[in-house]
Amino acid sequence: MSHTTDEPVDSEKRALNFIETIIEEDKLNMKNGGRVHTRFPPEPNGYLHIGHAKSICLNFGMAEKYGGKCNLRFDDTNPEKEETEYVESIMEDVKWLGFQWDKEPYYASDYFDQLYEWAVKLIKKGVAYVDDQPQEMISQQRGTPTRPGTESPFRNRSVDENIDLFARMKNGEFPNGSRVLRARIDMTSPNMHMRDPVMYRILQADHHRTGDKWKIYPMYDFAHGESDFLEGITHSLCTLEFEVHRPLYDWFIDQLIDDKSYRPRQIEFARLNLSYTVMSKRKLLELVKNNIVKGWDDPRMPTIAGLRRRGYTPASIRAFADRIGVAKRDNVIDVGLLEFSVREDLNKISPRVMAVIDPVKVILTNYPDDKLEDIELVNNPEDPESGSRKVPFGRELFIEQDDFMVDPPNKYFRLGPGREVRLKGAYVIRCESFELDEKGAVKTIYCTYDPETKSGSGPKQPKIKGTLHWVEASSAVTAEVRLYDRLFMDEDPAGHKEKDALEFMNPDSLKLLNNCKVEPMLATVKSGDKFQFQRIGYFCVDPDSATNKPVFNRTVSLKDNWAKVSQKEQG
RNA sequence: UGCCCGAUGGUGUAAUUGGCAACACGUCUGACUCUGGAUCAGAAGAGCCCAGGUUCGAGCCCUGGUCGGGCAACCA
Repeated sequence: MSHTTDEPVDSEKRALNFIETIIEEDKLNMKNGGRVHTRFPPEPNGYLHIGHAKSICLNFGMAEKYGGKCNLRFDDTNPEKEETEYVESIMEDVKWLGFQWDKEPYYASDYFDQLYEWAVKLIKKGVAYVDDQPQEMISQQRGTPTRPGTESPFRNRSVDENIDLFARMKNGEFPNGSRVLRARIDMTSPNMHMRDPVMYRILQADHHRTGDKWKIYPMYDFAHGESDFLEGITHSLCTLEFEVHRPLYDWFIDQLIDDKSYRPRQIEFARLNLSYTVMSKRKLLELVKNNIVKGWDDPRMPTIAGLRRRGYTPASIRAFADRIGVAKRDNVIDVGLLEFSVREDLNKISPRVMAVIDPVKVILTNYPDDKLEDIELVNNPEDPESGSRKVPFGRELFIEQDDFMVDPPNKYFRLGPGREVRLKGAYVIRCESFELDEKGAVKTIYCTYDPETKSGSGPKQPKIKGTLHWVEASSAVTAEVRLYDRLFMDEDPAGHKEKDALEFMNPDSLKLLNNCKVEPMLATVKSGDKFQFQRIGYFCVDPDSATNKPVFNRTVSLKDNWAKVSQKEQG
C-alpha cells in the first residue's frame, strides 16, 4: 500500500483532494504505464482570470507533485474569435504564475490534418455523415432535454456520398453554414451531446495560425478529446460543465482507436467563484467594452493581468489556489481569502516606507527652523536581512488627516488637542493647538516635540500608545495613489435572474488621490515595485509612473482594527 | 415527465475509507508591539439536507425524498 515514488516534497501529510486520490490510484494500478501528464487548454479568445489560475495551479501542480508533465495547449478551433494577442498574454500569464509547460506550446490547430483524417475514418465506418440541413432544422430535430430528437433525412447517406461531400466541404465548394459533418450516434440519447453532434462546420475564415488553408473547422467536442489523446494526456482536468461531454469524448476515441492500452481520463471539478466579482469572460469583456474599467489589466479586474498590476504576487495566487482546494460542489470563495493570501506574502517581502496619502501639515514649534536630521528606519522588521535607511526629519511634517481629531473619543490612540503621540522612528510630540481653514477643516497642527525622546537614543522613552507615520515636508515627493475597492457591491453580482450584474457596480471602486506625500527615496521607483505604506497598506508602483511623479496602486489595505472599533462605537 | 453532478460550522476544504467531525479564512477574548500591522495564546461556532434501512456502530453503505447546479451554439 506504499506509494513507491514521488511522495510530495512538502511533506505535511495534508489530506488528498479527490483528484489526487484518483491519480494515486491510477499510478498504483499502473494505468497508462503509471504516467501523469496533464494540460492546461485555454481558448485564446480573451485574458486569463483568477479562475483560470485555479486550473493552471491544479494542472501544473498535479504534474509537479507526481513527477509528470503538463502541456500548454491552445484550443484554437474557432478562427472567428481567436487571436495571437491572446496567445501571447496567456503564455505570459502562465509563466508569470511560475509554471513552465512541457516543450513548446501545443495548438489544437496542429492536429487539423489528423482530425480530418479521423473524420474520414468515421465516415468510412458509417458513424459520421454530412447533413445538408440548415442550422435551425438541425437544432429543432435535436429535441429537448426531456424529449428525444428525430433523425436527419440525410442520416443514411451512402459512405461514398458522404466522403465526396465532406471532401468538397473541405475544398470550399459550399458556402458557410450550408452543411456540417455529424457523428452518427443516437438521436434519442438522454444525453443531448450524443444526439448526432456536429463534428465539422464550414467556416471560410482566416485562422490565426493556419491562415486560409482550411474552409472547414472541427468543433471543440471533436477536437478536444483527440488532442488529449495525441499528446498522451493521462488526466484531463476540466470544469464541471464538461461532465456531460465526457461520454462523447470517450465514444470518439473508442471509435478511432482500437488499442485500449492508453486512454486519457477526464476529471471534472467545480470552477472558482469569487465573492463581489464576476468571472465569465463575457461579463469581463462587458466591463472593458463599456469602459467601466480601463482595460483587461485594470487593477480592479480579477484577470491575472489585473491582479499583477494591482500588486498581487505569483506566490500569493498560488497559495490562494492551494487554500481553496478542489471539489465538485458549487462554491463562492470569500475575496477576503485572496486578500489574506497577498497580505501574508507581502508582509514577508515588502519594504516598509513612509507615505501620507491624505496629508495635513504639522509644525513643530520648538524645532529649529533650518534643521534637518536623518532618522534611521528599519526597512522590514519581518526580514532582518533587509537593513535600514535614512529618512529626513524636520520642523514641518505631514501626517495623515485621519490621525488627528479635534474632539477624539477615548479609544482613539492618535493625535488630538493636548495629546501625545510618537512619530515613528523619531520623537514624541504633543499637540498644542490647531488651525482650521474657511471650510472648517483642519489646516495646520501645532505641536511641540521632546528632544529627549528620540527613538532608541533618547534618555526618555515613555510608553506611548499611539505611533504615527509621517513625511518631512520640504523633502517630500508628491505622488498619486489609486485606492481600489471591490467592483461590485453585491456578493454574487452574476447570481440574479432578473438583474444584470452591471446594476451592482460599486461607484467608489476607484478613488484617486493626487496630493500624497511620500518619502524622498520613492521618487525613483520602478513599475512593479512593491511597498508597505506604514500603517496603511500594500502598494505597487503602476506603469503610469514617471520619475518624481510616482503612481501607486493599493494592492490591499492593512488589517484595520481601529476601523472595527470605531464602527462599533458609532453603533 | 429526461439525463448528469452535488449537498459537512459564516466561507472553503478534510475525516486513516463504517468508530461520536479536523484544518484554513473569518469572528470573539487576551498577551506582546515605536505599524490599532505582524506574532503568540485561547474561545465560540456544524452534530454532517430530510426520512427510512443495513450495522454493535454511518457524515461515510442502501432506498426514497428535498434543495442547488449543469445539459437543447454550425461557442469553448
